[in-house]
Amino acid sequence: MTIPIEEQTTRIATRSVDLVSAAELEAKCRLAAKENRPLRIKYGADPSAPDIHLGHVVGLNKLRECQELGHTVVFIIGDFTAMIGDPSGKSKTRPQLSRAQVEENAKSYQAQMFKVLDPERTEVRFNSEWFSPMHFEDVIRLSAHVTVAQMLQRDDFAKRYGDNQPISLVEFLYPLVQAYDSVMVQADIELGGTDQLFNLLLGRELQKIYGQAPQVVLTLPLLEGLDGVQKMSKSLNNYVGVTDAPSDMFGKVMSISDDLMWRYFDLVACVEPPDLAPYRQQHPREAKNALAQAIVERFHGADAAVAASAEFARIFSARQNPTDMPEYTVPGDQLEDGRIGLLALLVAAGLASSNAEARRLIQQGGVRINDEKCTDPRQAIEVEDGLIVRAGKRKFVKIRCA
RNA sequence: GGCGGGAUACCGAAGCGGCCAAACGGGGCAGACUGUAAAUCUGUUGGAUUAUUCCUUCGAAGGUUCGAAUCCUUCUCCCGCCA
Repeated sequence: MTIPIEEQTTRIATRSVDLVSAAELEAKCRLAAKENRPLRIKYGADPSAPDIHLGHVVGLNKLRECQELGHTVVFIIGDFTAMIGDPSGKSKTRPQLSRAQVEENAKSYQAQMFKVLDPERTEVRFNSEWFSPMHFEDVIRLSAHVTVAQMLQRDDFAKRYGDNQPISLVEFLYPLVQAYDSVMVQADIELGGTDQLFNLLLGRELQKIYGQAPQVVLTLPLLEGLDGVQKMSKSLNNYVGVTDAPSDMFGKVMSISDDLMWRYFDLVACVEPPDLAPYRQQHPREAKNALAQAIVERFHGADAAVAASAEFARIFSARQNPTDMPEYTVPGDQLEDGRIGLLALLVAAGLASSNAEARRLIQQGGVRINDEKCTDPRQAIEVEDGLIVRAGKRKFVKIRCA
């Protein structure tokens, strides 16, 4: 730990939106250096949605950076909270999970997060460790530390309250739960998205009440998802998962708007603004290609990144068929004289969900067989091995004979 | 406990006896264009069949009517206000 304090604090604070407070951060770094111990950087994760996506990567990048400065990441998996869910059923993002599901999700979570984090400097904790043994009276005592007025300071609570939207009591408890996590792991710093600010600050309050030094709170920007407006999340289906196949990952990144790509460069690929200049000189498509390659490379390796880029160019620029596509074997009983109706084929191969949709696709000129546009929905197709059926720009199926 | 408001297709939101498979917006899908699955523009968006047509759908179940998402009854759920 020979990195100068000043450099440490600067690096930790880079890209942050809120920092409470810079002075405390410096003091903590100083103290840690003096006592020759790493700082404990807390980060919480909700195991009800086990897919880590680029939105999470923004935070993970920062954690990784802290690890490189010698600090320890305390990664908290909110298994207790996930098992309770939100009984009001209001929030789709908080389904109730069973023990087994939580464990399974937690496992996949760890596999994914260590694509970014250093396992050697990561302490994984489950909050059921301290919440499960609690009694109701403990919970009541805990909740006595916070007032309703305090809770209503939280942005979304205030808004919903003002709009006459319901707020379940359970929802009031969640910030408290998260704050108590901080107490239990004795966090020095807690990291989260800007939407977490209130919860993180509550952690400070609670730590003070429990006689601990309050954690430094650091929030990071929320990454917009593929739609370019809302934050990336699984429930909005606007995300790029770190386990997405290279070609999907590449394609999704290519689909973000030109404007948004610079944020991805900054927050996901960690290219410092001064280093962006060369990309800005490039044609936007080239810059985005570089971005997509960098991201794929990070999670799948350089070979996969190059291949994904080549494949993308092949399909969308040269408009050729992909090298690799799903296959579908037409069952014998579907055939009549070796033929099958076009509509039935599209539905059976999963390219359309109903005959009506298949018909629509054909009428709109989106269906091709071996690169030949199909215009007649009533056409019967002679099934041959290797036939390539295409619906729209990016759905392909190779037909196999039984 | 009392009073009021609401439940419409993926989401939001119109419609208040026939012209409603249901306006409009978002999202999705397709096409054109392009520099990409950017941007923009156009089309499309319950199912079965396409020529007509038929079936299911507007919280649930009944009822009135030639005819209901629209009227009545009961029920379920939600929201608010006053206690």
